[in-house]
Amino acid sequence: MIGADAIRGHIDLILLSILEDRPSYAYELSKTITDGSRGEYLIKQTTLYTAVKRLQSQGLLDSYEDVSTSGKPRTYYKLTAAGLKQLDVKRAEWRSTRALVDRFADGKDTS
Amino acid sequence: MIGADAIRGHIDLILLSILEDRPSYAYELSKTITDGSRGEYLIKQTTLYTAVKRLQSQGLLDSYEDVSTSGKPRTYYKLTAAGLKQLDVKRAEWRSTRALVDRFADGKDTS
DNA sequence: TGCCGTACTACGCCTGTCGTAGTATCTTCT
DNA sequence: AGAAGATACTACGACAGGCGTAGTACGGCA
Repeated sequence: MIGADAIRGHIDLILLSILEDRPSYAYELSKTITDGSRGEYLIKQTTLYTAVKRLQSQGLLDSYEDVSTSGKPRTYYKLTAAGLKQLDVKRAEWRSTRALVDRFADGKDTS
Repeated sequence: MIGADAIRGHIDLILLSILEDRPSYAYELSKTITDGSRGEYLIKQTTLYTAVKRLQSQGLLDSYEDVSTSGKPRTYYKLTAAGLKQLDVKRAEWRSTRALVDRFADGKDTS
């Protein structure tokens, strides 16, 4: 099971990555993540909505309403140019973090 | 550069891993981490002292004073049996987290 | 009519990291 | 002897992100 602290700071990367492929909406995003984690991580609605709004407020995401489907109109989110750029930054940071943790977690020396 | 949020939740794993090899004290631990990160992550003293105390209060670390060295006596920390067990748990969680983030960050499908 | 799934919002708690700052001891250099 | 620097540690509060809990609202379907 993946805890909140373990995933913290990487959710933005996950969201940005998913949205790189295609626009999506909050509910679908949560399902995508839950499905993709094979039951090891269940993202909370609050966490997700907070995250997308944060990303949007940072100019990394654009949103638009989809009125074509029946039911309540969905708010779709898509990457902005800045979001794409930030995705690169986040990916680089992830690689660094992964390398650092791996270096110690494996019990290897730093030499 | 590795930010606080990126490393959050993995510091325990790093500390436990280092202490698996041999006992150490806070100041040395911070240097070990800083050196091992190749300048990409500088752990703050407060963060470190808070972390070791938390781990100790959870029974994962034991501490003892070293009076043999000159200077202020150092508080050494060593893994307990519970700490070793927790290290396994943390390692497993790290592998899960890494797999999850990689799965999305690489833009790969979940199939 | 009532339940289920979808879509979203509000409020406040908790934890962990960090910023800042201070204390104290010992070594080394001059 | 005095000062600087490395070592060793503590205290206090700020802040952000994830989470728990709860509630609203709409459509479809039986």
